[in-house]
Amino acid sequence: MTQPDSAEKDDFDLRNFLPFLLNQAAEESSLDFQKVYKNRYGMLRTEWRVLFHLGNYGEMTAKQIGERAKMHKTKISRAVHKLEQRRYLRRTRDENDRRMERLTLTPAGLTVYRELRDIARDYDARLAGMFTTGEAALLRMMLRRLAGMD
Amino acid sequence: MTQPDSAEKDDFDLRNFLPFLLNQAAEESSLDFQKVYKNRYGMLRTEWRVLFHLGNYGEMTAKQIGERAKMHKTKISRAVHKLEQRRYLRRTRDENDRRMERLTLTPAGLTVYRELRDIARDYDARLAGMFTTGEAALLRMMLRRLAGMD
DNA sequence: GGATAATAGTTGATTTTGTAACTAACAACC
DNA sequence: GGTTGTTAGTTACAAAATCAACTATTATCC
Repeated sequence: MTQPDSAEKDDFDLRNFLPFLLNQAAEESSLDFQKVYKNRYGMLRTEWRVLFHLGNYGEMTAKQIGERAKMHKTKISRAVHKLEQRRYLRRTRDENDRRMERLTLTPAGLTVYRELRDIARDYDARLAGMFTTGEAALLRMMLRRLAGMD
Repeated sequence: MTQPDSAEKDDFDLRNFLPFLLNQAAEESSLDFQKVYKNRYGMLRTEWRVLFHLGNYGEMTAKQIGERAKMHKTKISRAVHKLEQRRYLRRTRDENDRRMERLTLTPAGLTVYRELRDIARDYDARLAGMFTTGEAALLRMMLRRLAGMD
């Protein structure tokens, strides 16, 4: 690995480029948790996201989940289908606007959610434990801002 | 959206779950930059990553890129192939160990790299501009730690 | 109230990724 | 020096994500 012969000075450092850095951190930090929902429950990332939205916020429509999770509607459609097949959620058409359906977790889905949630909570604590309390809080704040979640 | 009827208190907040938050921030923060390399150069994420590694560090092997970028070797193999087709890089077999090949950018590849790098630099500055200088530095430090890049 | 547009969600075709098996070259060990 | 194991990289097949077109329902507007 030699430096490229560049006329101007190349002070760019890929390892500090925020989009790259964020991606690396995101991937690394979800690896172990991914193993749990994948190996233990046979779920995809899209599926635990939908499960967690319903578990955490209660009844929602596919549209609402898409907005909060920034997920495309086809992903959600398929994830909802899978979770329905596994009897983790129920859909009931909204009688006021029959285009949309209200999604809720079944007792079985709620049980799985609670188990995963507890694991998630511990996992999050382990990650946050790499920093001081103040740093971790600042990190979350900055990430929320970057994600446009303010 | 009503709260789920949960026996125990559910103090878990998905919006603060670090793996989720990191993913959201990573996706949002790479959106605009993605548009550039996608629309203007018809590149995929895997391809700009390989391009940037070669541009930023100089000659590397596929293996080395995989280690630094945490990308699977099949992804790299395909990205290298695409970049080679577009005459952005050249591969030369290492005569000391003929299993591996040394990858370098062509002048054309270097030109594209420099253009994208300048855009990346501006883009990074814009993102970092959402925070104080100290905060941004702390953010990068924390992300590097989370990514296991220490 | 009938035509046109917009919205929620689904489905099918294409593209991209992930998994496993493979080739070619080298290393280690006896 | 030949067998066994390891490594760099590719390829084939399966799984998943993306994109575009579609249905059904509601809103708009003349």
